[in-house]
Formats: sequence, structure tokens, C-alpha cells
Amino acid sequence: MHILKGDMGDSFALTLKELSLKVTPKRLAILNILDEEPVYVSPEEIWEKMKERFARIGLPTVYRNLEELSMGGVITKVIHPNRQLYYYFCRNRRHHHHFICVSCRKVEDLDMCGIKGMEKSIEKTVRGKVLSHLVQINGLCNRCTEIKTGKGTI
Amino acid sequence: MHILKGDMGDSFALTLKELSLKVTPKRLAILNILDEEPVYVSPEEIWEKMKERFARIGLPTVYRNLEELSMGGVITKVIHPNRQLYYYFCRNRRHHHHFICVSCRKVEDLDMCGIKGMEKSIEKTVRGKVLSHLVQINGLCNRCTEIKTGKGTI
DNA sequence: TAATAAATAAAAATCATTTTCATTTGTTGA
DNA sequence: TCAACAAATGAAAATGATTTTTATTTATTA
Repeated sequence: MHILKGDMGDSFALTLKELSLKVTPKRLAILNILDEEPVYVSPEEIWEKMKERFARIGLPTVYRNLEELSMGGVITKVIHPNRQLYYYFCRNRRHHHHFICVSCRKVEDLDMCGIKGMEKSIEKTVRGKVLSHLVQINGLCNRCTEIKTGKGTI
Repeated sequence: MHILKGDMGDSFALTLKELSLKVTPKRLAILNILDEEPVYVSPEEIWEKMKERFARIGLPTVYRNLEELSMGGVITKVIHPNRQLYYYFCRNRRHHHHFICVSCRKVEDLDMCGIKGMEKSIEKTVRGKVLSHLVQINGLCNRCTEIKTGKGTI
């Protein structure tokens, strides 16, 4: 093996070890595929790419790994109106939310969260406890806005 | 027929007419069932209640009607982590979001929206267009917080 | 009240996701 | 380095929520 220190493969291997997940070639490949994607992708799409690299690779393996990685907080699950699963590799470890382009699937981090600041006020209103929140901004990215109109408006 | 003016059945009938939907006994029943529920419910649960009122009622009919009513903005679709569909009848016509109790399914309106105010700033950041946003606060309501701890904390 | 457009029942289809189980592969400690 | 063991995987089948299809029924409207 010739994985150099500081190598990307090495870094992903460390990530997996931190999650107590075995370092398998397929796990590393899934992380690499997600790493190369600037958009959110479906399990099936990742499976297609995996088939180019592995002779035998089952779709359940892809599903299992995506779920594990997302549980471990390494990748992000995207909530989509069509109720299909999509995943996105996001390196931003700070609390933030995503802008997703419904046209080209591009994902952009939004380093802000109005809810976090409102949490106390919400808890006072409902006299309960806020456990989590779901914030996702759906729209058209810069590129898709221009393509659609040539003027940035729809 | 003896539906009085100002009756609930009458009001729902008007709502359906505004959406160009025929006023059928089953549609009215679905609205009545949702109206009586203080929590978000699944299509299957509504179907169970419909079976108490109608000898012949298919699950697809329930699905179709819930989708139509939600498209028409009469009811609200709840995005749930388990990816099942749930619906909730919300009379609040102003822009707002929901606090949903993950324990008892209670829904409470939050008459606030941080995103609406941030929309311009988000569009500037991504140099794109915001089409919609998804905000949902998941937590434990007043009652469930007390039940779990007797102290309001978990 | 007839014409017709929409709604429905029932059954079957769809299809993303999950489970099962036998086999293979990483990991760990001697 | 190597056996032992736990975890990961492939393949096939199962699952289960949701949707489609088609023939029939029902509400609307003139």
C-alpha cells in the first residue's frame, strides 16, 4: 500500500476510525465519490459510480454506508420534496444550514441560523423543549438563475 | 339536506368549491377528521377513521384527497424524519412555521419566520433566487416535557 | 333530469429502501 | 505474522408506503 501521510485517503481512513467503522475500500470510495461531487446525490447515483470501480458492489452496501456516515455526522442527508434520499459531503463543521438549488442540485452553506437565536423564545412560547430544527432554503443558484432568464430574475 | 348557513360542513363545502373540487361526502369527512385532530396524522390513520364512517373507502382515495387539499393550501404536509407523510389542518393563514412534538405529535404555530427577513441577504450571498424554505422545529411540547421529567428538562 | 366531467373502488404495480443470511474481509491481540 | 472474531458485504427476497389503472359511480350544471 502506498497511502502517504496527509493523503486524502489517509484522512478519510482516520475519519472512519473515529466513528469505529472499519476502513474498507468501498467506504473510502464512497467518501471519495461524495468528496468529488459539488451537488447532492442519490444512493443509486453513487452506486452507479461505485460499479465503475468495483466488479461486485450491491446497492444495500451503498445505502448502509451512507446511513452510517450520515449518522456519524460525516455527510449530510438532504430532505427533498420528492421524499427520496440524497446525501452531500459538507466539511463545514460549524452550525449552519444549506441553500440547495432545485435545478442543478448545487449546495451552498449558509453560515447563519436564525432559529438558534430564537430557540429560547420558542421554548418560552410552547413551554416545551426544542430538540432539533430543520431549515433548508430551496432556490435557484447563481448559474441557474442566469441560464433561466439571462437577467437573474424568474 | 339540512346544512345550516355558517355550519362547519357548509364552510368546508365552500372551501372545496373555491379549489374547484367537487363536494363529496368523503372529502368533507376527511376535512372533518383532520379538523378534530390536534395532531398530525398519517394517511393510513385517516383511512382507519374513514372506514368507521364509510363501508367502502379505498386508501388511494385518502391519499388523493390529502394531496389535493395540501396542494390547495387547505392542509399542511409535515416533513417527518421517518419520511412518511403526515398532514395537519392549520387555520392560520399568515406566513408561519410549526413546532411539532416528536412525542405526542402536537403541532403549534410559530408566528415568526427568521428566513423571510433573511431572504434578501441569502440571495445576495448565493447570488441566486430563493424559491421556498422549509422550517420546522422538532421538540417536546409542554405536556410531554413534564411527563418525561416532572421538571421540564430532558 | 340528462349530459359530462370528476371522483371513487379495487386490484395491481411501482420502486425506493430494508432485511436476511451465507460468505468475505478488516482488526486485534497473542 | 497469524488465528479468532466481529464487522462488512453480496445476492436475493421482502417490505411497505405510495401510485397507477380502469371500470364504475357520483356530483354538477344547464
